[in-house]
Amino acid sequence: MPTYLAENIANELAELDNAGDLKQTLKRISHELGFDHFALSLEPRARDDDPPDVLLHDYPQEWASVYVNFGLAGRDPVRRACDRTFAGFSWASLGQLIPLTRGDRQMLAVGRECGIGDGYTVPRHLPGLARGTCTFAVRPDKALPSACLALAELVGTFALTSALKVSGLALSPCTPALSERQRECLLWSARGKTAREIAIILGISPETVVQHLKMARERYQVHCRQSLVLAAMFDGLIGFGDVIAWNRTELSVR
Amino acid sequence: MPTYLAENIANELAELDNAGDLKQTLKRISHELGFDHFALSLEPRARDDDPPDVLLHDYPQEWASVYVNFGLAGRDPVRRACDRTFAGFSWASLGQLIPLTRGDRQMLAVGRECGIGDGYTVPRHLPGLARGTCTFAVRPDKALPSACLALAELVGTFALTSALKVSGLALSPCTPALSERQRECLLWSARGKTAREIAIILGISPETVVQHLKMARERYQVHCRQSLVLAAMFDGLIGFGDVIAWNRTELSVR
DNA sequence: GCCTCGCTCCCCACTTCTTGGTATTTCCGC
DNA sequence: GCGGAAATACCAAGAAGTGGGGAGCGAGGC
Repeated sequence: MPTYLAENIANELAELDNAGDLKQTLKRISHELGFDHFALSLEPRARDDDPPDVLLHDYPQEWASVYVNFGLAGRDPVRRACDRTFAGFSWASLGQLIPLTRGDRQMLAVGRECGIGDGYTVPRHLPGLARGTCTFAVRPDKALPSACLALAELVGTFALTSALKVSGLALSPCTPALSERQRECLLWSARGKTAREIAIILGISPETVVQHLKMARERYQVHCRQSLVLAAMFDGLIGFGDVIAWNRTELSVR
Repeated sequence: MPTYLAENIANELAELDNAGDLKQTLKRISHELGFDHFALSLEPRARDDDPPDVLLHDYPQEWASVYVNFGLAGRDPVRRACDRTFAGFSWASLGQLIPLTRGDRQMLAVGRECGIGDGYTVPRHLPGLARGTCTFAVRPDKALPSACLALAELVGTFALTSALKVSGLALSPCTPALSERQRECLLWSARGKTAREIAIILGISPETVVQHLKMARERYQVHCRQSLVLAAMFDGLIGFGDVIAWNRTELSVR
């Protein structure tokens, strides 16, 4: 049982100022807490002027290469669950956060074959800036050190903060958001309206609606509405509450 | 100096299941950590006119009414800073996160006049779902308990998690409504691919892709791809991690 | 004053999506 | 075995979206 105090961790991680030190520190602390591996990833919202990703880990080489070469990141249930919780979560309880498909279970099985058993992942999101995760994992034959998960939560939080600082992302200018009209058109589009319908709703010409959506796509550098809606939601410009059940008036009475 | 261990806090807060208990627990813990006040807010990402779903605090009545009646939330530098950091921050270091205007300083001064000195605010975002903050503050004549900030970070995190659960915003995963193939087509569609491109990727006919997407739309009872993608994301069938920057040169390891 | 930016409207060519069908094969559960 | 669901493939018509132009007007900054 580690004698760590929360404040020690915070102070140690706050002082780091380069990726190498961060990696070594994470490796050491994760082992001291009873984990076998760690992985930290920080992905800026991609743009032309984007700083590169930060990716630090000490996973088995086999798993890392499988993960990268087969593009598993694109279908990782752990990453999917990151959108649904403020605090970290253990992979064993993934099913309580998201529906698990057969492919998801298979993927976790492949991880176990590569030496990754259970894990605890700390997710963080900054709308318009970046998303990050910090994971601590154990070998398949071990259980998570359940007495250290809160500390892992702290380590993850401050490690991600440190990564944000190191990446230079913290200084990058605020998001070039959409104009009000563009956001409005986008919102109605997300609600399933066609350009013609939006035009009637907003009292403008359908061509103008198309134009607004065109400019919005340009800003986000996407080529279709699906991606546009997702990008705007990622940035916090619109939300599920704006779209799902936006017309259920009776539910909003309190 | 409190003898708190990180894990105690996590366990205590995780078990709460109603707002009243959460408020009492936060009040007690914040005092034990050396703070004078706390405030927790959880705002669903929804229409602007909706009041926050959860708002618990023990601020002086004067400050609360000023804040609400003058609509200060819209120009609060603390809220602005919440978009720039993964971890909590003390208000004294606000200037390191965002540029402080004269109005910002004035607002902090008004707070001091109402009995709110320095504070430590823990920000959290869930893309598309909600944003939350948990703040711990002291009186103007006191300094923040600097030895307890990491613990405050933890309390904030798990309190917000509890609030998310209490508010009902945390969705329990429903059964996967789509078939595996449908989900696959949908995922690629969310990534901005056309039916033809998806067909090539999956090695099937474009018409089949269209068919899968057709069935998926039918299940969700929507008439366009934007809505389909949103609905699937709302259900946790796909996630931002699957979509945003999925084509990075270096795919991140979870 | 000039310039930029947002908002508005319009055109055209082309592609893609949506909707309505039909049909075969495979696999799973009852 | 048989019903049902899933996956595969195809067709056709019409609606909608995308990408490329242009152009006028007003607000705000330098």
